[in-house]
Amino acid sequence: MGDRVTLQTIADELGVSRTTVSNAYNRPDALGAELRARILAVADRLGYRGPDAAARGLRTGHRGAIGLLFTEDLRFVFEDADTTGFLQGVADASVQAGTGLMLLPSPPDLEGASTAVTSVAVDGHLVFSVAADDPALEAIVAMGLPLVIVDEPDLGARASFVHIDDRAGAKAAAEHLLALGHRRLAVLLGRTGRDGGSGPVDAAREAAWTIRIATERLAGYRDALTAAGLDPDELVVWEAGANDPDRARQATTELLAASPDVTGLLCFSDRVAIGACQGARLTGRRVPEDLSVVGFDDIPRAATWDPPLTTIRQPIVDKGRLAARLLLAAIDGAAPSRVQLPIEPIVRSSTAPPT
Amino acid sequence: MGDRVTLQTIADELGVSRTTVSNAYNRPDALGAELRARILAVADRLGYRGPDAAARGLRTGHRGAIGLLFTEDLRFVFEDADTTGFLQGVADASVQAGTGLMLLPSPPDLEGASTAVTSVAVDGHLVFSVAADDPALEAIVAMGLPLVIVDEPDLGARASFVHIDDRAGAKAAAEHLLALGHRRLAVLLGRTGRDGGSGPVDAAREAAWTIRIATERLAGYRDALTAAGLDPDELVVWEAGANDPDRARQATTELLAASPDVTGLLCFSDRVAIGACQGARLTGRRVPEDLSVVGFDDIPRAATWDPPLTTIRQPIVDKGRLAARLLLAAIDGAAPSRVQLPIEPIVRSSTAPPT
DNA sequence: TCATGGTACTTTATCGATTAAGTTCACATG
DNA sequence: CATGTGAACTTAATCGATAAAGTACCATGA
Repeated sequence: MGDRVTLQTIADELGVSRTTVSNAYNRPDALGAELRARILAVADRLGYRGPDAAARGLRTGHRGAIGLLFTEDLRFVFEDADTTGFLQGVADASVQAGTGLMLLPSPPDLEGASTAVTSVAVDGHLVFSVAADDPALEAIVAMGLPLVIVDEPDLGARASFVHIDDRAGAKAAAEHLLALGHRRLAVLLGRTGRDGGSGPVDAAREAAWTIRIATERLAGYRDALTAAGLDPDELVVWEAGANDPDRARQATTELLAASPDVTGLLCFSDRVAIGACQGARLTGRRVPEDLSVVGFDDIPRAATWDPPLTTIRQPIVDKGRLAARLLLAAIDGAAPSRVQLPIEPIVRSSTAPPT
Repeated sequence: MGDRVTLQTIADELGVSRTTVSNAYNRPDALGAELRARILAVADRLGYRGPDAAARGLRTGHRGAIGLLFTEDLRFVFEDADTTGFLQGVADASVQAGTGLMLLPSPPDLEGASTAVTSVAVDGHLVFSVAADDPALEAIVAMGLPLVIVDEPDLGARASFVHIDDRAGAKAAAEHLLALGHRRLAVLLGRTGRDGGSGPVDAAREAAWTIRIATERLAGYRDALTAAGLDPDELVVWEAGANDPDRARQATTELLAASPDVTGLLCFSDRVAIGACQGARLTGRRVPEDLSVVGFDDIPRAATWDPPLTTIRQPIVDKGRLAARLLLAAIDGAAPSRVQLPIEPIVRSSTAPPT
């Protein structure tokens, strides 16, 4: 009596088979119109809620959703213009495919993390820029579902991989400053590992980084110095500890105090660059007159920031859309693939020749 | 041989029962440490992917995720500061609870909509400001899972309900303009139904609205006029057709052309207000000197917009957090409840006495 | 010596549906 | 008239796991 209404309940009530009731929902052509109407009527009368998604998913093998794992705590995902741009692209592809988008909660602790990530039913996973040693990522890889990784980490042939040429992008950024005549450059990174340390970077710390694109971009900045005949070791390297304007502001004041002769600052992202501009002002410097600042990403705010940021654009919405499409294809049986998206230097007003 | 590895495969291999293997994953204390280690080793060797989420969900009745349905096409959800603020709150609560967040794709068409929404396994649904006649909403209501509705629509006792006092908020906005001395006011609404019409609003159109808060806020604006001894029918009412700056800009130019003597504009949202400011400028008006503009919501951009917007703040992050908590409580068996969140008028520089 | 209780497993019974392979029967065809 | 065919259902076999109850064995204490 208090029992849940299932297909069987309805079948019994009408004296038909459970399969027929199932067909009334899923294959209307497989039964007579009159019987179907009667089934639906009885279902309604009995308060049937429709075929159970978990049961159907178990039987058919399709869960109708893709999982998304982010670096950042889910709570901060929606603050970051870069991430929301990515999500826009993913949502676009997923709406077209009619599939749900499961945002996976980030690890409060190791144990809990894998629990949440593994206990949710999805057809595949999209991983956006997650540190290689993230426990949630390991849990996902262990699940063996179709997997698309964006930016980070590069798992080789085990997953599809969507990325940009970070090294070339960084090189272009540094070349821009060098072409303007800057000689004393600094780099301000955001997050370089799961636990972001902050402060000046030495070789030992650099070796411990688990964020691939931090290493790549730093290499790119150095490439530009080398190509210009300068000593790449002269580059001042700092990390803010997070891809966050507040942390970047703080780090910038420290950086400029430690290396007051720096005239050009290469930032890991536009969010970092925004913080850097604020930090520079706190030390009494004007941007770009006293300090040129270059960002990365070209988030919407970059164009409207004061001053508008010189940056390296990457097609973040396309990145999301493409990643989702690759995942949906992989779920349909396609083989993993690797795609590199184009970048484009955007020169605005946060850079100028040194004075 | 190509068969999938399940608990049974491992159980057979070791000559133990399936339950014991299950316990190795879910109740480590229920078996000996040595046997558990052997089970895990065999599982690893055989390439077992861990307990299947759909099967576990079916058996336990817990799906480990909550579904989110939005008004807007999922593609635009991440553009809207109001929605992302809400998502921040939801994510906060959901990370704490360790549950997945399933973003539900919006209806491309009626048939497809319900399919996607109903074929995904969740423990309950969160509905954010969806028109009462939305087919996806109807499908969700029919599923009979725990349900929390935010803003729209009010389903009475069938679901928990989180909202603000829209009418009082609107009244406060209008009172502010009246107190400044404005007498000729206009209202610019965003979306008033599933298919947003745009243009001047008459009684017939108003009667067809399916967005509760449009009706509520308009009533609030009129309340203020009435309370000030003015004729509420003198209020010029337009709708932009969407909660979107571009549409609002266009509508504002038309509104000001049709009613050039308007000195105060009450906007449905800050996004509409931002578009309205742009539209006013297009007609050669300055804000606030020639036209005072009031928004609603107090999104982050409201404070940094030029001019900073006078608006009615609502605690959007709290709204998301509270809604998610109510849903999680309902999933745990709590009864539906209704909560009204506080609002607060914020006076900035987009309003001034008429000149 | 024997009841008592805990540990470490096993047995049995589902969770709610879908799919592939029948079965039945009416009806058209050569 | 025997046969073939399609429509409309039914039967049987899973999908992969968990929960509750049951069994066997060993140690303990009176």
